Amino acid sequence: MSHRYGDERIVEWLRENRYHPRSPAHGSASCMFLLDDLLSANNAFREAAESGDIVFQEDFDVGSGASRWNTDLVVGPPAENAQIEFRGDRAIAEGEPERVWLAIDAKSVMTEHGKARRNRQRDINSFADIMHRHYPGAVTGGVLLINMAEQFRSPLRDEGDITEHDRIERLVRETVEMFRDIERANGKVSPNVDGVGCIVVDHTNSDDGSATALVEEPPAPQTDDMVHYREFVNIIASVLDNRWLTGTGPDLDSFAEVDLESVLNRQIVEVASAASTLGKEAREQNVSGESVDSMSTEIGELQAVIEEIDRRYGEEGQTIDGDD
DNA sequence: TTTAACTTCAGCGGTGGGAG
DNA sequence: CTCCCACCGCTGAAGTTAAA
Repeated sequence: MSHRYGDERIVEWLRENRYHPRSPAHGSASCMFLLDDLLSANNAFREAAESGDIVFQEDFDVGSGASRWNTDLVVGPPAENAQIEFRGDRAIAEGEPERVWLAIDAKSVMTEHGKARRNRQRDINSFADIMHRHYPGAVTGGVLLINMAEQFRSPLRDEGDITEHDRIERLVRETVEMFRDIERANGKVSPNVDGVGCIVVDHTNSDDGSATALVEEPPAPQTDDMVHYREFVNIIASVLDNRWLTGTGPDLDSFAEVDLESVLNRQIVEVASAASTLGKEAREQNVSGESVDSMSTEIGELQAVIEEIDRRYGEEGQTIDGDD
C-alpha cells in the first residue's frame, strides 16, 4: 500500500467533517497528517521515532508574555521523566519534549483572502521568530490550507449569506505567491521559517460536502515549487535530517564518518542554545555555574570542529595551486 | 458525571489613506 | 467628492482544562 499524503487526506477530512473557522480541529488534523508524511519521507526520522529517541506533542506552549506562542505541533527528544505513549499505528510516541527540533503551525485561508492572507503571513513570520528565540536550532514550518471555491458558506455569517469570490483564481495565485515570498532559512540556523506548504482546495462548506476536491493545476503550486506540499515535506525532512539526525554530534573520533558542514551547523546550534539559557539567567541576574560550564564546553567543541575543518581543508594542510 | 472558566482561532468590519 | 482596498484589532463559538 502506497503512502497517502496529507494534502489528499485533509481534503478527505473536509468532506467528512464540518469546517469551522473557530475550531482548531482542521489544523490539528493537518499536523498529524504532516507528521505521518515526515515519518514516511525520511528513514532517520522514522528510526529515531520508532526507538523513542524523539516524541511529538500538540499545542505546545513556548515562552511567556508577549513572546508566548502555542505551537500546533512540536517534535524533539523526550524530557527525562516524560510519559511516552505510542498510539494507534503511528510510528512516533506522544510525550513531553525536552527541546524542540521541529515546530509546525497550521493555518488556513478559506474566505476573505485579501485580508486573511496578510494576517496569516504575519502569524508565520512571528511564529518562526518566537520559536527560534526560545529554541535557536528548531526547524520551523507552516502548513497553509487555501480555499479556491467560488462560493463559501461561513459558519460565522447569517444563514443563507453565501460569500461569492469574484476573481478567485487571481486571489489564490497571489496568496500562494505571498507565502512563497516569505524569507526562508535555506538550511541555515536563522530566525526565518524553513518551509511553507500550501494546500489548495475547492471547498464550499455547504451541505453537499462531497464536492470538496484537491486543486492540483495552477494556480495551485506545481511539483517543483518549494511551496508545493510534497516539496515542503521534503524540505522539512531534509533540514531536520541534516541538523539533528545525521552523524553523532561533534565527537572528534567520528569526524571521518560525517559531513563536517552539518557537524559545524549543529555545533553552532548547541552554542546558540547554551547562550540562550545563559542570557536568560543573566537577565534575571541569577546565573548558575552549570550554565557557564555548559557555555564553555559548547564553545570548546565548536573550536574543535573549526580546527578539524582547518586541519583537513585549510591552506596549511593541502597544496595550493597557483600564486598570490 | 456536569458545569464553568479560560484559551484559541480565522474572519469580520470599522477605519483611513490613496486613486479616480 | 466617492469608491476601493489594505490594515488592524476585536469577536464569539469551539475546544480544553479546571472545578464542582
